[in-house]
Amino acid sequence: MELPKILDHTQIEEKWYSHWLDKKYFRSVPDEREPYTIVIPPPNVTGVLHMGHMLNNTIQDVLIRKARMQGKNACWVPGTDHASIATEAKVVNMLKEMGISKKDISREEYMKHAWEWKEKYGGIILKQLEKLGASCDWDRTRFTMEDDLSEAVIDVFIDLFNKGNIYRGVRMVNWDPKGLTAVSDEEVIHKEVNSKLYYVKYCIVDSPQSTVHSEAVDSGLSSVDYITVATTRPETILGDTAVCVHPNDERYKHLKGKFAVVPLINRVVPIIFDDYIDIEFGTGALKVTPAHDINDYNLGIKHHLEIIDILNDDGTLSEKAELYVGEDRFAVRKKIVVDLEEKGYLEKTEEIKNKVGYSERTDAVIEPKLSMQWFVKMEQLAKPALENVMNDNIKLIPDKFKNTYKYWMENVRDWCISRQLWWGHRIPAWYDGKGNYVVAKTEGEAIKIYTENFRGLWTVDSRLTQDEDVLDTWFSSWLWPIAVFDGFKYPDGKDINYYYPTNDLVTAPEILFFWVARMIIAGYEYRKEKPFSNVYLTGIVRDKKGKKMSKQLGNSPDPLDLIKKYSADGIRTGMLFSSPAGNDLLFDEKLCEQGRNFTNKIWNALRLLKGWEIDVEKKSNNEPAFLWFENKLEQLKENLEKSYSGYRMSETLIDLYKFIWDDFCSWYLEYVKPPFGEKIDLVSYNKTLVYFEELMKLLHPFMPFISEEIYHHLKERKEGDDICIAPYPKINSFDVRIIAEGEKIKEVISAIRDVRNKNGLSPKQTLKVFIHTNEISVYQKFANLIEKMANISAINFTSTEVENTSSVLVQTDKLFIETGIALDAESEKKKIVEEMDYYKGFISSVEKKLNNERFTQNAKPEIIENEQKKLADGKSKLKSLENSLAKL
RNA sequence: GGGCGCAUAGCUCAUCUGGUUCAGAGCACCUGCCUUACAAGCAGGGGGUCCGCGGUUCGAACCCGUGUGCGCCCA
Repeated sequence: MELPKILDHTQIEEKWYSHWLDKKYFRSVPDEREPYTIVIPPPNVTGVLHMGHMLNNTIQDVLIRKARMQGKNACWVPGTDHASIATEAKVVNMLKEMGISKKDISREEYMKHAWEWKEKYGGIILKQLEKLGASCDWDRTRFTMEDDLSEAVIDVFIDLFNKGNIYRGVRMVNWDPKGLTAVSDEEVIHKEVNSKLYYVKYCIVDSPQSTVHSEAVDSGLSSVDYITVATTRPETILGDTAVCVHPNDERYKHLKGKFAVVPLINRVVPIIFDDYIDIEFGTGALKVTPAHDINDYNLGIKHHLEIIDILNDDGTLSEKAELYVGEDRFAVRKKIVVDLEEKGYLEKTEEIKNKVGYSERTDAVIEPKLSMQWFVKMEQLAKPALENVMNDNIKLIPDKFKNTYKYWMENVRDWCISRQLWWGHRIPAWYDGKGNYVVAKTEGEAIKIYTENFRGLWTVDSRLTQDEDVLDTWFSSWLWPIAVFDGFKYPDGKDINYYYPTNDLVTAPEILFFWVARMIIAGYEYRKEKPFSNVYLTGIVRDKKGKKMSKQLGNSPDPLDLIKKYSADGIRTGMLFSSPAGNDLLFDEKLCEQGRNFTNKIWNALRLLKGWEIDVEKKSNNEPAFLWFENKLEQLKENLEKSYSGYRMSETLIDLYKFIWDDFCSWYLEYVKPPFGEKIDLVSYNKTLVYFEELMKLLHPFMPFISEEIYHHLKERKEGDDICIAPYPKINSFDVRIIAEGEKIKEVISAIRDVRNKNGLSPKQTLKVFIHTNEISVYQKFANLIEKMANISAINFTSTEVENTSSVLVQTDKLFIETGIALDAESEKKKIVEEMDYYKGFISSVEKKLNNERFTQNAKPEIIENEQKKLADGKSKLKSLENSLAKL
């Protein structure tokens, strides 16, 4: 059968993927083999594949495919995350298009729509992963909001509550006025923006009963004592309950015991003294708004200040503000500045740069807000998680993230886990309307507990209502490695005992704390054991300008288009070519092109092989090539293993790429390739088949499709003999001397080709070459390869200089090449003299080193030996050059 | 403001415990080739004061200090 010049990748991708599925190669059930387990970082159920997923999942697939070939029971668990906020946004949008407002429907109706949305659009991403070749056990696909996983979430909540690790409290939270929910600290992005700093005058009075004369205000406050405070948020003036200055600030010492009057609303507030104040900033006086700033809140607690919350949940001003009620905070900011100015309260305005928090999900400016929320106490829980990363029981790769991790875990703050949404796990807390509550799995249990805890309060008319809020999505994903193996439902189940702890986790450093740290915490809390042994942290995929690739920026190519264009193997290769662990990767489509070209190269190597006709009578004269190649192949395998064990995936792939392209295609195949019109001997043919097959096995984890396709073209295969489950090649010993000989022969061939090239001689013209060497036997061994590859007549050996030839040094040997072209004596001389100068310098530096007693005393013997060899070689080269010079 | 990290060829990155014959790849670039597997290719080539300065060492791209520039995290 004639093989096409270019392989149709889409066709083989579909063919092999469905074949692998049919054969259930990705299916894993516990057995006597050693398990190798990865749980996928569950993508948002709303998600579509982006470049970050491509990178991440390619790495996981490489690891899992290799483990599978190595005979381990490889299990890659896929699934999706219910992603409260993201999904809620999608569903609300969908309802809007249907003309329905969330406010107008019940929670039950809303959830029905949400589930419908999920069934219809959710999980597309998993289908997309198949296109990439991901070898997940799809029978194990999980979803964080499915029944079993939800039950685990609720049970964990109740358990932590009962242990006293979950509490309810008024806390300053990051409020997202657009999403109408609290968000965690990690979901707040601080951006530097240009702001204005407003200097506002507050009148000073002696007692809380004092009032300010309106005429004093109108006259620009010239006749009354006042204090100026600086603020970037003038609208919060309406919630001020104190003015604070530093106790050591000479400017304000006289204000002890006095009061300030809040402009516009004339609220009289105390002047307090606290060393929290930065004397240098602004005027050294701070307006204190406990309800709307975390630092102010802390000051408020310390000095027992009144807390006035002037904002509604949607960011408009509340009744408490007295003025501008119902108007948006940013509109009010503009208005109040005008009003302050008009009334003479505004002293001046300055431009400053400051950091403002934005919601990661909605991009709204975050409002610090006092709110009743649920929290997880983190300090004690975090301890084993910190310890076991620091002692490398769990390894972070690369380990530079240990520092960051340590810092975060040592300064861990309590985790706000309630979210004001409907899509998610509803908090299992029940309230009686009188300020009492209980935590329980069901209403029935809640009533039971309630009647026990609050004896006498329960009457026939009593009702308990469940908390309206749901839990933070991470509160379910932190259980993922346990939950996917039903470790909560069946703590002693077969799956959890077999697969847990898992081996490798591959994820992005951005969620090291969000997710990875919390999984570790949950692992120690609920299994007394780490959830995984290694965490491979990928980089961020950026575009060529260094911008993070994202849908919002529109700078990310569609992965499926890329697959169509460059093949799944091509993309996988492209992603991995430039992505050492933990380093960002600047994505360039050219890399995918390079990957695709590589598949083409391999395909054409196959076409070459399949085009050969075999002559069973013919004897092989390629033994030296086999010997060199076999040793080099073993060395490659060793190097690959080294790179793998250090999780240097990029390096592994590049080594393989170079080996296949250069050593196999450019050298080995050219060595054994029969001259045009001739047949190949059986030994060479079979050896080549074996090498090719082995290389495809090594390549399979990276390029599953092309390797499987080639595997089946190389030989007739029995049913069930697929590369996907073929045994991964074992490393055998090798002789570095044989490899060195082969490499030298390559150098010799290149050197002759170079002379040919520089003299403009055609590759078709056979040249005559004389060689001066101490290793005649090596040349004799490889003679026919050299003659063939460099197109020269039989090699001549010489012990003297050869007249009228171009000479070139290869290691310590000297080649004299008859070019038939007269040499330019002057330029040759110049070249030789330059080279001699270099070697003279080289020799003297080595001699200096060897003559240094401290060196010979301190350096390891093999280093000294090597220096001596360097010296001898250098001298021999210099001598050779001197001879050349003398001849000219 | 606090913490972490980075700086090597035009670009993106290697150099794994300080020691191979002037630091290696890929891309890009230059020269010559449509040579019966592959132009998605072949054969060659040029290109580096390893950010500056100081130190430790027999020996530094690598260790220490310092300066400069850049990135990330936290407040």
